[in-house]
Amino acid sequence: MERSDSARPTGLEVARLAGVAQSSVSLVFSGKAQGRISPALERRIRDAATQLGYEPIHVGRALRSGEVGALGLVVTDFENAFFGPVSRGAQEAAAEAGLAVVLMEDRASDPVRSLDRGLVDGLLVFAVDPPEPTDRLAARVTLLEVVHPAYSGVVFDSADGMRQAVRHLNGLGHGTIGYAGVDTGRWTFRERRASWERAMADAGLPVDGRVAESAITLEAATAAARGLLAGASRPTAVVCADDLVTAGVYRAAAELGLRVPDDLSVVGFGGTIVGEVLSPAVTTLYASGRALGRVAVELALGRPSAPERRVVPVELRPGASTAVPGVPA
Amino acid sequence: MERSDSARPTGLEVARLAGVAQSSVSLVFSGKAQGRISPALERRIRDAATQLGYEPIHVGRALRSGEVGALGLVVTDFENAFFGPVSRGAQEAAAEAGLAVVLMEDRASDPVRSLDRGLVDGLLVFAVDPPEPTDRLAARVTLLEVVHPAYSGVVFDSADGMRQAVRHLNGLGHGTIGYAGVDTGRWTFRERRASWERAMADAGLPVDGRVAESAITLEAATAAARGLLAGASRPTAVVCADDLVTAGVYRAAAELGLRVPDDLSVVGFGGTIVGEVLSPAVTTLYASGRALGRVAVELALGRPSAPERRVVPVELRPGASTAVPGVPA
DNA sequence: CTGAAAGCGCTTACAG
DNA sequence: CTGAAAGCGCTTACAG
Repeated sequence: MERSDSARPTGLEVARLAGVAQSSVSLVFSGKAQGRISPALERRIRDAATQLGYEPIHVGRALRSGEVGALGLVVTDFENAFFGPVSRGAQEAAAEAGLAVVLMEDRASDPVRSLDRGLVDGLLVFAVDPPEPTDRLAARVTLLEVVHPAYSGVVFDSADGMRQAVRHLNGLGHGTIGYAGVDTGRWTFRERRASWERAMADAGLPVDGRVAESAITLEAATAAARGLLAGASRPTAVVCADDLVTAGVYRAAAELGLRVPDDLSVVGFGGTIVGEVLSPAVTTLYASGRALGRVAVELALGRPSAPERRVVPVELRPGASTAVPGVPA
Repeated sequence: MERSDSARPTGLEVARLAGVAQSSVSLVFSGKAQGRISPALERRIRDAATQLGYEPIHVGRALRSGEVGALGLVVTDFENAFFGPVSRGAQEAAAEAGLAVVLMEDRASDPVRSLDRGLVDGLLVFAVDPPEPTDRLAARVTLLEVVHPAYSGVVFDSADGMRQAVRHLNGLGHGTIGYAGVDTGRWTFRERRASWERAMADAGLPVDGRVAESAITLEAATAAARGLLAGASRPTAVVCADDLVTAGVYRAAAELGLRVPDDLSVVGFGGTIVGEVLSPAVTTLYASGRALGRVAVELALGRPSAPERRVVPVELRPGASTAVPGVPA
């Protein structure tokens, strides 16, 4: 991978061709020519650059400025469907500020080391346990769907979302509402479960252990949902913490001969393509990953002196997976 | 985003603390100390570095070496489920070589410009039309699921995949087999369609316009599949070019009251989570995005003098979506 | 308005 | 086995 392509011209070569100083070339290309380089000279410089195919390389600037112009987005798992929208939102917002986003898988890379090596200027940490805080890190790490007192961060309003879900189901007449969640121990899913429990309590509904939690794979979610739905005292409705979990609930219901929504109402949480392809269309707490990613970048760019918190709202989108509970068999 | 953290020590500071030359520090950290720095000195240098929390920053090296140690993975759309596995495969292989992978969305960035600016050392172009070839680009661009004579690249063996699909369906007794594809005009999907047509011809089966193509969204795929399945001469089996398209076929079938596989057999292509959550489990031509990403990185690192081609096999994985055709109503 | 010079933090011949 | 020096391609005071 040698860069020694004879094809790559430097600012000095452009300067020579244009008959000016190298610094004048730099001024033009860093957008600081205004009032410092005459229009005629700028023209000449740009023409020379075009002729040579010059493009200032980034590392020269980076070394001088101490910034590489990139943020690292740390995720647990590239294959999680939620990562697509989050990544897109982050990239959009970063691109507007002239920054790139580098994706890092938590287990495969050492994000803090990447930061220390100056591979990125900051870290966006999505649903991953944050690193031990230091002053340096506190100014450079932004959390998504995690809360830690030392860091800025953005989270979904899952408390409000779960209230909407429980109110919706309760309004339809459901009294026994179960919960299908994720047991990885990460903040996101602890928060969603706690929010559901509070929403149930606020509605005066019993929880009674109607909770299934599992790893975040289709197989595990299906197995857990089977347990939740197989018992005699099965819930008539289930709130799910994630689209993949919803898929597991659908699958377990189908295996058990339960029809959605006739025999079982289901409310999802997420809004990724995984949830969208389910049939019947799932009534879901839509959480915009794109918004989450965008807000995180805004926080990272803002660099407040004290940690700052943002909340992205969650919205109940009616589908065909919830209905008035059927008469028990 | 000033890097002027007083916290970030330089190699010179480490050298001073250890009482050696800065170049000795460099030698130790670039792994070239062997036979050049005595073990005792190396110890002293490493101790000093640990004490200061020194980590060589990357841009210094990058400027000197002309390489940034990163490959850009260019995709059409971050939200395509296929991108997860491809990205993971690429990152794994790149990490083994000490390289990072930067993700770029084709429409949002200008990948060639990123290459020219030295933001990345090479481009992995996934299912996106390749840039106009130049000598410089030919050595630095690797194509995934696209073929162009000027570039190295890796593709799925869709010809073999489609043969397997048609043989499987024909073996079950299906004579009228339709095709649900994607009409974006990109190489990937032109190739899959052509492969299906050849496989049909080889099996002596008529095509007769039983083809539906659409944009790669659930809505569009559903609408196109509706057209394919609504007619009187509807196929008894459909081969799909993508998991999202398969989801559309399932949805259209459900709308039309066709049961899978009793009334309609379906073979998918892909193997992403989007396909996995469908019910019944889809018989699919499994194509490993992870392998595709990995092979692409290997090609990129190999830097052959002439463009090199690789093929990743596709494998028919039986599910519950294909069966002997039912008696026509 | 323009140019010569120093320096960002590394690596790499080169001299001892 | 170790160190002093040059240089990668930029940016930024500084002097004219």
